[in-house]
Amino acid sequence: MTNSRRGRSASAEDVAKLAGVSRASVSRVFSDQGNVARETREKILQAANELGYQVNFLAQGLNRKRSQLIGVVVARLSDPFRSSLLEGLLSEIQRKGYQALVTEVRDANELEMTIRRFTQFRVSGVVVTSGQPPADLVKECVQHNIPVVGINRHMDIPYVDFVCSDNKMAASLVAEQFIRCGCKSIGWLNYKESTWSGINRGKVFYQVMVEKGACDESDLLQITAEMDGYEGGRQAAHRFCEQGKIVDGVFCANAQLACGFLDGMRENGFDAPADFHIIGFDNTPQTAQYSYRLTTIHQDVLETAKRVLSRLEARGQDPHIVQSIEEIPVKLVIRNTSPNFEPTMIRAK
Amino acid sequence: MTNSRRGRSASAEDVAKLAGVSRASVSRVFSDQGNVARETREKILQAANELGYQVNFLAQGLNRKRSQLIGVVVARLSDPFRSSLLEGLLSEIQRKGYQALVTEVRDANELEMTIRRFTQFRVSGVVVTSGQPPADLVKECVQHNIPVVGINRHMDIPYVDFVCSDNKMAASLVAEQFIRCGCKSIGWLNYKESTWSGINRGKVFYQVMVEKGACDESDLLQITAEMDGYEGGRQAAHRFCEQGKIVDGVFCANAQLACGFLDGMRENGFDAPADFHIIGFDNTPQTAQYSYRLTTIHQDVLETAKRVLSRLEARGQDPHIVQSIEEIPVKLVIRNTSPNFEPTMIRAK
DNA sequence: CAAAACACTGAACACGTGTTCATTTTTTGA
DNA sequence: TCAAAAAATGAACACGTGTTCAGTGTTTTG
Repeated sequence: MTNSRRGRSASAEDVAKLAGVSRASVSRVFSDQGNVARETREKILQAANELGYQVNFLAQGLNRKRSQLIGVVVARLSDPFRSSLLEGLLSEIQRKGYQALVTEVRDANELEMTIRRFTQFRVSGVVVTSGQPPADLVKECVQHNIPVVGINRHMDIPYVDFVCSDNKMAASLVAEQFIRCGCKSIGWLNYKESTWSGINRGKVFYQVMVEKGACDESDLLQITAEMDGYEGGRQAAHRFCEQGKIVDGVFCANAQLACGFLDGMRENGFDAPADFHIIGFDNTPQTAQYSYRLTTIHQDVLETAKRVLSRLEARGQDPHIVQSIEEIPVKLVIRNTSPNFEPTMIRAK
Repeated sequence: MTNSRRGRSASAEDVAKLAGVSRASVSRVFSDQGNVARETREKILQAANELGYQVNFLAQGLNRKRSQLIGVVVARLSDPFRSSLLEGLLSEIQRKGYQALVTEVRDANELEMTIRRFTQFRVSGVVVTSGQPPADLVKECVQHNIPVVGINRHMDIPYVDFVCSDNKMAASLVAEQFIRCGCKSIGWLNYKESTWSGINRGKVFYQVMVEKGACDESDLLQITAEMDGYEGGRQAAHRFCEQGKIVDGVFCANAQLACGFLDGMRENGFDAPADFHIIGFDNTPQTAQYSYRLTTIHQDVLETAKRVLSRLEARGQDPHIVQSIEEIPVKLVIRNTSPNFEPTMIRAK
């Protein structure tokens, strides 16, 4: 009786009627726009409270031609780093008053369908955490004035911004650590069909190593995993040992590979840091655990998320600003698998 | 020129004009409702294709009083099981043609705000993967005819359905395994301020153990972790050893606690299965890895997700069906920390 | 062959909001 | 005190869809 006629939720019309004002004023109060006298505002708020009124976001979005939704494209959430990145994004999206529309995507075709559906919801922005945004789809977004931001990759697509962990900085930190520890023959472990960021990390790492004179071309050993993830790293280690190869230090494209490789080496009787140093990427919780204590590059997901939203809002304001590519600083977290040993202590075995 | 006037996306009106029919027919084609001649349908589809027309979901939802969104409440995605559960839900939600509106929630207050926002988007359903749905908020959903389903808990809220892993079955499987292995003094490890499902698992486990005569009251040892997650389990193990206690077999409320406890015991010189058996809950990827090889209860997240959506749709059709509480069968995955040993092999040390 | 059933179409309304524009009321400045 | 400026208000339109209802032409039925 006191509220919502016939189960339907109250509309601004109902509130206006009860408060004895026009619907326009109600709209003004709830969209915080235009002027409204303090007295009538209070009347309206009280009536709204009594009726349990809440703005209908669908109608609001229809009118404004823009919803307060943000589309997020994710993939392989089973990877701990991916899920922690999503966690950061969600946190920041909500803090800014938006709502996340999350879609998991497997192949490029699904990505196309997904982004198309995002536009149908008139999202305020699209965040692509994985996979390469197809050029024509992005063009469609630009036509609709929907900002697009990609994470941990950068490419030359006009009007699409990118936020990426600073792979060059990561490479430098790792190279310096290896040099400091006296590592001579260095390995780079990556998945055969890696992501853009994986490939880029390897490329930059190689450049930096040569730059610093830490190794000749022949010294940098490419270790290729046939599978991704923990199991891929482990099998790579087994193959590595079978072939009788040897390394001082290994840098891995991600945490999963690193843990797997370390365990695989252990199964073959080698351990870090006694026999070799190993450094991972992505400071996932697992790498900190007792069984691993992995020295690792730490990506700041919260800072990443903040930059992403900041870019979205900037381009939402003015769609024609120049493309921005931001690099987020990383840290080297020193743990057991590459401690601050004296050079002489390495290869003690 | 060929499409969308002035950057605005094409509307059904535009399509109708180009195809030389009324807007009503366009709507009929795209909502797959009512009759429309094959010939005109084709004209319309061609015109739509030419203009790149796509239904505006906001307008559609406004009219239908229901969007094709489904609200998902999550918490602590850093827990691998939580993220794999979300993965399953996303997959199923998309397969059914919906879109997931994901919100991470920390305290009960946030949960309230969140569900309220869900109703503002006129979602087709709400999935609560964590936290207790506040009774009055749920009442609000029921008033709006929005179905609500909770996961891994069940409570007596009218018109709210629950889907829960079969904790009784899990307890039986574990109890039988411990009995088969000749374990005598059993421990139950849980976080001090555990979730509903954690507490329930412990309660049911205790019941089953007594039922089967596997242990007296005095034999079941409650091990309480002061923190949640890996570190909590590890510290619990240290305290446990300090107090000089001893157990045959330990059952853990979740995988994180289990891994932590195992590592903690290892730091104290005890290992499984040589010194004790340990069985975890949630078959997360980590538990399968070389360093753990944890025997564990496996929850079927995909089946859970399927049931959830099935319940959502059922109650969407008829809001007044009786409350349904479904139990999803679980499996015991035998690995190294509680293998199929002969009874005599246990406690060999 | 008339009548009834059927397939198809378009005009008009409803959904709930934001916003413009003209109008009324209040405040300001001398 | 009065003109001018500022603030507050309400009527009306637009956003893009689904759906009802009446109307037209076409096929089936008895």
